[in-house]
Amino acid sequence: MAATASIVLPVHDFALEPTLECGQTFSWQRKGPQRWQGWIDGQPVEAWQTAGRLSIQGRVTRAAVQEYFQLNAPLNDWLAQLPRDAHLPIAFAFAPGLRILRQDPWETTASFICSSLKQIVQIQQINQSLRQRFGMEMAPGRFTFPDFSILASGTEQALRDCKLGYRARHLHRAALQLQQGEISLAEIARRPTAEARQDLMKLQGVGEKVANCILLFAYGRLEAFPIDVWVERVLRELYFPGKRRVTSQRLRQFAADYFGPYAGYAQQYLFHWIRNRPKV
DNA sequence: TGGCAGGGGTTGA
DNA sequence: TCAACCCCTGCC
Repeated sequence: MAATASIVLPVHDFALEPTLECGQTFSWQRKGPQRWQGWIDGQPVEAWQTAGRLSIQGRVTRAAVQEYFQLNAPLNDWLAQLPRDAHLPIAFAFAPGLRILRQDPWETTASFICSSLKQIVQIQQINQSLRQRFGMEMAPGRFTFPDFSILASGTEQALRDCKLGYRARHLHRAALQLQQGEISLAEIARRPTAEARQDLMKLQGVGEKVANCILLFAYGRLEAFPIDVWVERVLRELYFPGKRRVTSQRLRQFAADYFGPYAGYAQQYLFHWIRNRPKV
C-alpha cells in the first residue's frame, strides 16, 4: 500500500476506546495500548487518540471521519436531556466520551443478524471471516465488508463455512431480499423510525432487538433502545429492584416512556457499564 | 482430556 | 408461548 496521509482532528468529549469497544461495532481490532485498526467509509484505517486529538491514517476525508465518529454531535447536551436519576451519571462517568457511531447500514445489518446468541469476540471473528472470504483486498490482509449482492449470489453453505451456524440461512436470505429490492436500506433512511423498524424487521433474521441496533448504530435514530439480555439485566437491577414479576414487555414500555429521544445513549452507557464495571 | 452448560435472538408452529 | 437452531468458550 502506498503511504497514506494522516488526519488529525481536535476532539473534545470524545474517547476512542469505549467508542470502539462498547459492542456497537465489530470491524475494529486493537493494535496497541491506544491504537486500533478498522474501517471508515469503506477504507482501511488506523486510529489513535492522544489528549485532545484524534488521528486517523488512511485514505479518508476529514468529513468522513467526523461523520463516522459523530464528532460534531453535541454529546453533553444530549446526555443532559436524559432523566436525572441516580443511575445514569454513574454510567456516564464510567466511560466519558463514548459516542454512538454512524456505521454503514448493510454491514451493521449483517453483523447484528450474526450476533444472536454470540459473544462479541465471536461476532468479530465472523466479520473477519466474511471479509476474507468475500471481500476485496484494499491493503495487505485488509478486506472490505462484502456487499449484499455478493453474499446473495453465493450459497448459504459458503456462509456456514464462516462459522455462522444457523445464522447463515438468515444472512443469505436477507441478502437476497435486499438484492431483489424487497427492502431498500437507502429508503429506510428516509422513513420515520417506527416505520423504518417495521421495514427492517421484514428482513430474515432481524427481530425487534436487531432492528433497534441497526436504527441506532447505522441510522442515528437515537431514540432506538435495543434490549438484549444485558440491558434487560441492568434495567431490572436499577429500575425494578426486588420486583421479580416485571415482564420483558413492561421493560420495553418503561424504556420507551422513561428515557426519551436520546434513549439510545442511555442504553449504550448502561450496557457498557454493566458489562465492564468492577466486580464486587 | 472430555463432557457440559450457556451465550448480546429469531423463527415458526 | 416455546422449542429449535449452530458452535464456540469457559469451567469442572
